[in-house]
Order: sequence, then structure tokens, then C-alpha cells
Amino acid sequence: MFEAKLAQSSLLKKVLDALREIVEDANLDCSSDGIKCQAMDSSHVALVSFDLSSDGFEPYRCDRNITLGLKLATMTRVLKCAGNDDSITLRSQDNTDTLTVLFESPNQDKTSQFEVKLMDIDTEHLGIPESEYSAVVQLPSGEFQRICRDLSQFGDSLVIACTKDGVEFSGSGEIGSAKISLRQHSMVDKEDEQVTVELNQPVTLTFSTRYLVSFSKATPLSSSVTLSLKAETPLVVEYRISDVGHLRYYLAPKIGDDEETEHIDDCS
Amino acid sequence: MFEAKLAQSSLLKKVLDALREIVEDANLDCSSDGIKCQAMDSSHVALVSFDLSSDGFEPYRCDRNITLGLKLATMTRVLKCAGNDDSITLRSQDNTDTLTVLFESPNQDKTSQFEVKLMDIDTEHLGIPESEYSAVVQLPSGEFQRICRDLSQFGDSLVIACTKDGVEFSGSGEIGSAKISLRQHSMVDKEDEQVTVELNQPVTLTFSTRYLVSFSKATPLSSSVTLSLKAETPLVVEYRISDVGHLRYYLAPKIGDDEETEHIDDCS
DNA sequence: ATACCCATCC
DNA sequence: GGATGGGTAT
Repeated sequence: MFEAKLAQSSLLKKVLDALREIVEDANLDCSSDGIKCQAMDSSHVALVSFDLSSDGFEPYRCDRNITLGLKLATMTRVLKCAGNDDSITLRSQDNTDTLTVLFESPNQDKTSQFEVKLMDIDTEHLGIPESEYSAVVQLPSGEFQRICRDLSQFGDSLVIACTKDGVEFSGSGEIGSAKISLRQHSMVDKEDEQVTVELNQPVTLTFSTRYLVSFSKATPLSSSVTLSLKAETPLVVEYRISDVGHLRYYLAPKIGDDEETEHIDDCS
Repeated sequence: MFEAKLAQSSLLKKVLDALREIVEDANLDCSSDGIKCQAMDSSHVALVSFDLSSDGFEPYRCDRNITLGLKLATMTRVLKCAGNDDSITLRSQDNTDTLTVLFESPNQDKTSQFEVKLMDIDTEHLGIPESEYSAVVQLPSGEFQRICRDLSQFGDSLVIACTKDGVEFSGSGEIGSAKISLRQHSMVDKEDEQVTVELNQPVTLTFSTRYLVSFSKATPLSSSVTLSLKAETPLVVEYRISDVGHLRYYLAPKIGDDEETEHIDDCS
């Protein structure tokens, strides 16, 4: 028996929104620790994973490890049925291929219950090596989203260059070229509006703009985002989910003259 | 070398929005006086021009006269990348076909720089004769926009009739007819909400509603607008841009039974 | 790529 | 309540 109740169904909605553009189906791996998920986009260029600790749920019960294969389009439909402040409970009996989703309104006056067919999803679980990154940039997530969106007007590739002074995003295409610079400044009142660059070594890498735009759909999850860069290593884009866990994207840099994006599993 | 910095990039954005529906490409004529622009719509029915005095820029530098041929769709994309309170700097070296656009955030922590290819645009510079108008109407720009939009539901033609008492806008079409009257009243608290009619002679003229609706896209530039009317003379719709200059549209009245809009250069 | 509708912010 | 921006649908 698996049962997990989250006070804010909206949180799960945001997580789903953050995945939807990247993957169609995903396995939730549920254990006594909590819920983990790892999924690759269909072209094997990007990987997304998230971790929700059991501490974020109340109650949380997972008698034995269970994998819930979800069709995200279905889950999106279901989650649209949640009220803004509804709680959400996920429940699955062992040896069934069904997930029960239950929404409860704050005042308990309305409950909505859904039964969703589970899928059997082929999965390749990649171990992601811990790296010492050349640069770790933290910036407001809204700023990152804005930059990705703005630069998407200027070509398919987005260059991220980190120096001790800050970080520079650039792109160029038919209509012209664009370069956006953020200066490091940690002296700001609000921690969430900081831009910080932890630099071991200056680094400049090129990525597919389209994927970065998709990644930034996770913006509602956190007010800030961190980018971890290292040559010939997938970029990590991480959104912390307060008190519960995190959501991370991985994207291999484009390499060489043709600036093709490498498959992420070519870079292991 | 040409360089002009405007504290409010939003001002230039509004100017572009005011042109976009009328013309696709436009030449900015830059001199030590400032930046002027004059462009005709593709069917030669309407003309738009604006004047931005060098006083509105700081710094402003224009070593020698230079014409910047802009594709407005490109400039629109670039200006979308500006933050709300960013300054904007336009810069062009002599003998290049490139315009540099630089946005700087108020706190200087973010800068965005764009390189845009300039165009070579055929231009016919019309001299616009000064006229003694039969009537000059001033009204709140939002009111004018609302009236144009409302009357656009009632036919392609919009009649403007000025008398000593005020101004009357009317239209009629298949679904019925509409007449909107504004009484002159200069006794209002706020000058911007006044409706005034300076009348030399009562005048009633008919215009293409569609163009007037387009003109009223300039509403964000000024809280009031003036309409200058005279028989057989292009209507002038003027928005003052405080401290910097103005933007004007010209539109020949429809004449005769068929109520065809005359080409503006037929009326010189 | 453009237009319409919905949601969020002022 | 209105306006602006973003997302979705055509």
C-alpha cells in the first residue's frame, strides 16, 4: 500500500508543468524515503529528475517500493480538476495497475477522486556522476526564464559564459545578435534576487535554446535557479522545492563546428 | 558616430507600437537636432511622422547626419527584451550597416546588447504644408481610442463633425448606426480630461475608420490627442510626447459619393 | 505566425 | 475592475 498526502496540490501541478514539455511518460519511484523520478526526453538530449522527500507529505506511507508509470497528459487533466487550495492524496494498492488521486477542499466540503490507469514504462535509470563544476551560477528563476525567452528570438543556440564578474548569455541568428550580461551582486536585500557565480574556472558553453526555454517552465517552483557548468559535461539546471526536495534538468552542451547537441548518454 | 541614450526605453517601445500597424519599415533621420521619422503606409493613404528632440536624450551625439533604415518587426523583437525601467542606447558607427541597441537596468546589474542589420529603404520625403485648420479638437487620448474602437463596429467610415458646442463622431453600417457626441468643457480639474474645440468654421469630414483605429494605438504616448480638420485637407492626429517631441498621423478625408479615401499625395 | 482567452498584477 | 503578459488553440 502506497499513500502520500500533500497539503498543496498546486505543488504537484507545478512539478507536472515542469516536466510536460520534456517528457510524455514518467515513472514515479516511490520508497519509504519519498518519491523520485527520472526521465529522458524522447530524443535523449535532455534529462529531468526530481526528488520529493517523504517529509513533505503527511501522512506518507510506502510499505514496499513501488513504481507508478504515469502518462503525464492524463495526470495534467486530472490535476486541472483540483481547486487552488485543495490537498492531494496519491494512493495505490500493491499489485494493482491503478493510481487513486484524491483532492480535498480546505473545508472538507468537496472531495474529488480519480482512478488513473498506470503504464508500464521502459526506463533506463542513469547514474548521474557528481562533478566538480567549473562554475555554479545562481540567479532569480524569473530572470533566467526571461533571458531564455528573449534569446530564443535570436537563434537556436544559447551561449553561457561564466567569469568572476558574472554571467553572460548570448545568441545570434538571422535578425541580429544579442548578449545579456548579469553582474554578480550578492549584496541585494532579498536573497532570491541575488546573482552569484561560484567560479573554479571560467567556462563558456553552448546549449540548445529550445531546451533551456522548456526548463524554465519550472520557474513557479522556486524563486531562484542554479546553473552548474563544466566543459564536456551536461549542464545542470536546478530548482529547489522548499522543504520538499528539488527538480533538476541536465543538458549536454553543443560541441564542435556543427554545434549539434550531444546525446546525454554519449557524455558519460 | 551616432549615439543617443533615452532613460526610458518604454518610450521608444510606445513609439514603435504606434507605427507598427501602419508601416513595416522606416527610416530614422538622425541629425544634431534629434531623430525624425516620416513614413507612409503601403497604400499611400496614411502618413505617420515623429520628432524626438535631442534634448530628450542624454547623452546625444550625432557627428553627421545619418539615416537608420529599420525593419520594425525586428526592432519590436529587440524592444521586447527590454526591462520595464531599462534605459536604451542607440549607437551606430559611420559607414556601418549595423545598429547597436543597448539596454541597461536601473541598478546597472543587467545589460543587454543587440546588433541589428540596417536596411536601405526607399523613401519619399513629403513636405507637409502648414494649414489654418477649420477646427482643432483636443480630447483625452483614451476617449478617442474608445470612440474609434466602438464606431469600428458600425461601418468602415467615421464621420467627425465639429461645431462650437463640441465634436460628434458617427458611423453607420449594416447593423445600425452610432453617434457619439462630446461636449466642449474646459472647466475640468485635470487639463488632460478636457475636451476643447478651437473653431474657425464648422466642419464635417469622413475618414476611414480602420486607419483611425490604427492611429489610436499611439494612446500610451500621451494622455490627450488633438485632431486638426479642414475640408479637402488631410486630418492631423497629433500625440505630444512630453519633453521630447510629438508623433503625428495624416489621413486624407474620403470625398464624394463613393467615399473613397484619397491618396494623401493627391491632396497636396 | 497570429488571434483569442485566461490568469496574474496593479 | 482594468491592464498587461503568458499560454493555448487555430
